[in-house]
This record gives sequence, C-alpha cells and structure tokens, in this order.
Amino acid sequence: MRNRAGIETQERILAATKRLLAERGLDGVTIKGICDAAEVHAGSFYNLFESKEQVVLTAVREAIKAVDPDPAGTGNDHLTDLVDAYIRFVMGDQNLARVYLMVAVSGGLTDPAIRARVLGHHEDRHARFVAALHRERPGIGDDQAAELIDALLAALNGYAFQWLLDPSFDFENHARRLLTYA
Amino acid sequence: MRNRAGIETQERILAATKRLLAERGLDGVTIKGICDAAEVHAGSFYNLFESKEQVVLTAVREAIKAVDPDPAGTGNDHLTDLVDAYIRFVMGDQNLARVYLMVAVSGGLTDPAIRARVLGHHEDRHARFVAALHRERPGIGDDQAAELIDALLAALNGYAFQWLLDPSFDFENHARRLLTYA
DNA sequence: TCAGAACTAGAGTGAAAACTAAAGAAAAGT
DNA sequence: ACTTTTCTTTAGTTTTCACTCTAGTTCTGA
Repeated sequence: MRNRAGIETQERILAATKRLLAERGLDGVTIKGICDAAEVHAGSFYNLFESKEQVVLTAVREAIKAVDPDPAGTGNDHLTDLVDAYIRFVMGDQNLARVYLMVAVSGGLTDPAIRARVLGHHEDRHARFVAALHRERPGIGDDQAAELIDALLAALNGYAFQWLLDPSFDFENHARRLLTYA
Repeated sequence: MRNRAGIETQERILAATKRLLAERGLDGVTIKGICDAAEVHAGSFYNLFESKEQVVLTAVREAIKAVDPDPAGTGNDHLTDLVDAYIRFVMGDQNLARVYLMVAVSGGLTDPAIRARVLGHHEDRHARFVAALHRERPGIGDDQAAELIDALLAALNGYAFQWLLDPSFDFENHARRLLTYA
C-alpha cells in the first residue's frame, strides 16, 4: 500500500516540518519551505499528505508524545525518574521541545482540537506524577499531592520556556531542585 | 495633527487587534479580520497604521506592559502584592493575558526582537520579586533568593497557562498558595 | 466660512500562499 | 515481461494576503 521510497520521503517531509516549526513557528511554516527543506516537489507532498494542516498536526502529535516516551510505564517510577525524563526531552531535542511549548501555548489557546489534546496529555502526566508522589510519601493526602504536582508541573514548564528563551539558564539544576521543595 | 475621529478609530483598531490576537493567535490575525472587527476599511487602516506588523507590535507592547502596571513602584511592595498584581493581570483581561503568553512563547522563540523584549521584561520582574523577598526574609542568601523567585515566576506562568487552557482550574488559589512553599 | 488637513470608502494590484491535474518514471507484484 | 500501483515532476489554478490609489467626505483652525 506504500512504497519504500514513499515512506522515506514522508519521513523527510516530517523532519523538515519539525525543524521549520521550531525555527520559524507555526505561522512561519509554508508548503514551499517544507518542500525546499525536504527536497521534494509540491506534487509529491500532496501525494503523501492531505494538507499542510495534516503534516503540522502530525509533527505536533509526535512532539507531545515525545514528552512522555513510555506512557504505559512500569507503574512504579520515582518522581526523579519522571523529572529526569522531562529534562531529557527538553534538552535532548530542542526543536521538539520548542514545538511542544509553542503548540501547547499558541495552539492550545486558539485551536479547540489542539487544546483538547494538550489538556488530555496534561491530565495523564499529572496522574502519573501524583501516583509517584504517593508511592514516595504514603502519608500525603490526595488533595495535597495533586496540588504539589500542579505546582511542580507548572514550574517545570515555566523553566523549560525560560531555558529555550535564554540558553544560559541552568534548566537541569533548576528542574532537579524543584524536588527538594516538595 | 490628528483628528478626534482618527484617534477613536485607531483605538477601535487596536482593541480589535488585541481581541483577534487572543482568539486566533499571531498568525491568525489578518488586515481584513482586523478591519471587519473594527468596522473600518483598509484605506482607513493604512491611514492610521503603517503596517500590520506595527499594529501587532503595539498590541504586544501594551500586553507586556500591562503585566507590571507600575514598574517604578514604591520600592517596598510585599511578595503578596506582586503576586496579586499578576493574578489581577491574568484574570482581569484574558485577552491581554493570552496575547502576553502567546507572544512570550511563540514570538520569544522565533523572533529576536520580541525575545529581547521578553527577556528584558522578565529580568526586571525577577529583580523586583527578589527585592521583595529580601525585605521579608532579610537573612536569606542572594543565590537562594534568586532561585526561589525563579521557581515562583516559572510556576506562576505555568499556572496562568493552565488556567487559560482550562477555565475550571483555580488559578487564584494556586497562585497564592505558591507563597507558602517559599 | 472657507481653505487645508485629516479621514474614509472601496476598488484594485501584485506577490505569495495552498493546492491540483496530468503525464512520465520507478517500484512491486504476478 | 507485463500490468498495476505508487511516486515524482511540471506547470498550472485559485485563493488569500498585505498593501495602494484615488476620489470624495468630514473635521478644524484662522
């Protein structure tokens, strides 16, 4: 149903889209830009993707998924593992992290479909962090745990944003230090 | 040099621009959209503004300025005052808050001019919060104060974003509660 | 009141965008 | 080898965008 060549150019187009999204933002991305970067002609693009919207959404979906690479998980991560995973995600692929933040904010605030996706993802992550916290401090109340995790996740996202703005910001240490407050 | 009518339509255009920025994001704003919303024709628009870029930048500048309505200040605010001011800003005019967050993230990550503006503004705010913290807890070290404020500001922004995504999120209480962690 | 300045309407321009159609080249299955 | 499907190219079409032009209206100060 799909040739090897087709799959390969599809991947090239997707990679180019992610790069351009990170560099130029949601509005800076054009079909021509993508095609030039991926060394593909418009006709090929439309043979593999339905629209510009579709390829952007695919890139976004992957970025969101990459925040939490193992959503099933073992069910007994520590909080430090979860924070480390986020640090790795943000520092590992800046492009993806940029796309994630931009889409979460701009898309989340303007596009209902993206908002639903972002909110759903946030809930999942929240639940997982809360479970980890309960495991580490069994005495803690449900409400208090939820609130601590709210603060932790909010601060983590805030730090990530700060670091992307200002590369001299020590994201890793700040992020780890948050655990000592909780 | 400028008629009353002109000033009035200028304000209408600016208000429409802010609203559209909040609703549709940086890329969703068009001259036609602005003109329709402001009930003005393109000719009038270009009589009052040089370009789309100019009107958007003006709206953005106002949004950033509105975060901290009294930058000079008395020099002896309490932390709670500063947090309250932020709460008022976010909850007072959702459009402005949306524009602020979107521009800080999307613009900050892609446009050097906006990035510089956002970073500068952030530094000012940081310094002001640190000064307030020092006043309240004179014994605290400079580094520790800076770090606490880093966390506080990051979490505040994270909360604001969360609330704009999900209006049922109790932004006000979460924001105030952050002070008890510090 | 009247001249000049500021404003508005509304059609129009050119560039750039997304997207399409048709025909040829490569790959895969038989 | 032959047929079918998939992929690529090329050369469009259409839409949308920011922005301009001109003629006409309203405002304002002397």
